[in-house]
Amino acid sequence: MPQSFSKPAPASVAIALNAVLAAVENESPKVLCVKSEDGRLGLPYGPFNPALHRTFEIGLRDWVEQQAHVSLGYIEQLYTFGDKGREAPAAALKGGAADDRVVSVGYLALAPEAARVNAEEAGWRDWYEFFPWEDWRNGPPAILEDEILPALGKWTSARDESARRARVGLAFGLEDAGWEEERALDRYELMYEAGLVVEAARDRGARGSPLTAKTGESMISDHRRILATAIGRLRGKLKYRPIIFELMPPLFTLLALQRTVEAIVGFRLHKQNFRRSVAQSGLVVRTKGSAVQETGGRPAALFRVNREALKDRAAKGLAIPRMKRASDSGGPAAAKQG
Amino acid sequence: MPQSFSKPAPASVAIALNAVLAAVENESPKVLCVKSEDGRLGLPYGPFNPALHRTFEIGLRDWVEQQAHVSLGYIEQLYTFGDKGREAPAAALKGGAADDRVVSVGYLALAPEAARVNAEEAGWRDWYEFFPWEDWRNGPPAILEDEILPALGKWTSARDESARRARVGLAFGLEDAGWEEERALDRYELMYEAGLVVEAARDRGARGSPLTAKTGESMISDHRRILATAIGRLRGKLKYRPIIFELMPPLFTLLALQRTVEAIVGFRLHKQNFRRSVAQSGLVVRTKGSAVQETGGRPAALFRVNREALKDRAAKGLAIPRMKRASDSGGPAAAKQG
DNA sequence: CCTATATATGCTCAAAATGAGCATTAAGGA
DNA sequence: TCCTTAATGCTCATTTTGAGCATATATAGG
Repeated sequence: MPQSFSKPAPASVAIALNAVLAAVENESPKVLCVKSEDGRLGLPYGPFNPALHRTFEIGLRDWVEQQAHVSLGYIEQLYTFGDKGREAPAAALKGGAADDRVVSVGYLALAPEAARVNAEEAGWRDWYEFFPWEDWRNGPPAILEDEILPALGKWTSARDESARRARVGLAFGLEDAGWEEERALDRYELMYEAGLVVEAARDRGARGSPLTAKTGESMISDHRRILATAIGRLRGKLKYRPIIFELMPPLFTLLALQRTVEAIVGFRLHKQNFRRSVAQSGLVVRTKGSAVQETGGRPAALFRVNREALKDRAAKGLAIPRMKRASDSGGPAAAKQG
Repeated sequence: MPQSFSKPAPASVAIALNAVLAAVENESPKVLCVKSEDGRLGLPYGPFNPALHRTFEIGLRDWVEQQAHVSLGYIEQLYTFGDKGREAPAAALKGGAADDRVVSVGYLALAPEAARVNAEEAGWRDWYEFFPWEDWRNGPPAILEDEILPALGKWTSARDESARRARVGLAFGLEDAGWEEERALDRYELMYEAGLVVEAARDRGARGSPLTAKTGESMISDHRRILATAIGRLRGKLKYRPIIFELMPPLFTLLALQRTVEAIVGFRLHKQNFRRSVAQSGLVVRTKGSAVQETGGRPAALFRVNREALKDRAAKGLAIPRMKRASDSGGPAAAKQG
């Protein structure tokens, strides 16, 4: 028989609603951050108050609007985190007893452009500032080889050797599956466990090691974890739902679309094959207009989303034809890199 | 600036942990249900008590163990539901004020076999008893054409014609994308909105219409919604992660594997192509043993999971080569049906 | 106007993955 | 031995990918 809820819980639970609002600007993926009094970064968030809000989504929209004066379009629930000890700094904000728990419900929101915000209270940050190892657009991130993998190697041999080795290999693509971009959360969690990020030290009441200074910017509470969840979810979902268009303006070139996908997934695509798959998908319609490149070159045709196709076809999302070697399809930076 | 949590929330929030424990037996997908005092069905669940449980998962395992004497293996979080008005019957269980909200965190758990349980308190039910329209293994479910689609048609023309038509078409595969098995939740939610399931009437304090009697068994609270979420998630995930093996015993024939997949996705697969994809995936290893069919026929080889591949390759899951027309690959029933 | 440079776009070709279905093999039963 | 029932093996035509060459159309500088 299900236990009833009539016994009042000995300790109370507060629910925090957290938003990862993402947009791509200048070929870089941005996330909206708010600053706390002491200048630390976090996601827009606030408590869920059932008396005020009929649903989580309504509450979330309210908070984001209040804190960043931005109204949300597409949103999707990510995950609910309830483990003890990962919400340390939030504890200070609560009025309740020490054993009160804050449960974080994370949401992903997408916007076609980075809305203007008051820089005092909020700002858009490139999400790779928080996860430098996730950006492979210009080749394997140096910090991986140089710092992270060696540190994880040490952690691996410290205990549970084989189990840890398997986890690291899977998350960081050392096995034959290679780097799987959507495992962003696995990677962050592993680094947290191994004590390679500031939050890990903080939650244990310790100071970060020299390495943690290099492993990206930290966030308050468990917000970086939520951001990692968002990145992984978005990367995975691109492959089977056409949500990339939530990040595009009404008119765009195919290269802009490609750069947006690249910004999200963190690696370069094969240009011609990408266009082929986009064309075949029917998700996009050519318009009469065209756009000229600042750097010269043939003007690109402007496209718009095919709303019909989006609705009708429950379409499959775009193919993500990964680049192997470098070639003309490489990005601007990649080309110069060689 | 993020609003602080220091103001006590005007109304309290309770968190319910709910488990969808699934197993496949006799080629039918089963879910573990518990009976409330009045005999109504529900999922194993209980309140999350932060003082007792460090994580949701620990709490969940405790509840399931207490209520059904089953210990969980593989588990995964599904979704957190917090909307008002969907947890009606649970309100009676709570001791708090009328405006207290119960937030449901749903989990999916998989087991290789349906554990023996005390029939007094719990039991395994075929999940298609709750969702008869989701089982296409023997062709399109009669209830769809006969009852559901006509009723949805009425609902569609009642208001917001075009928007509703689009939603119905998408969810029920009337557009060119066809039936997408993983949209189980969309379908249930649509039926709830249209008042075609008992829960919808119940939450509005009404009696169900004659139709709701035919649209599957109902569950307490929002449990049928959680089950729909689980079905959709599992169906989707099969395609990109090899979790199907969480439902298999240590040794199995390829046909058994196929029948298990079919039980989950709700339609028949092309036998030869299914085996080809399984063989190529390397997820499975042939053993020396073999199993004879009760009905006669060549004995099938017995396989076991290739644990190495599961770990190493972060493998892609199995291909789901859908059957179009009937042929020798059809199921036992399908064959007889013609 | 002509040339070098920078992109956008078209197209080709081979390899791999899919979708269908025929043919053969190995048991049990009449 | 012949028939029925499955398990397995294989073939063939399409599609879908992965790579990369070839053209077309701008801009910038002589």
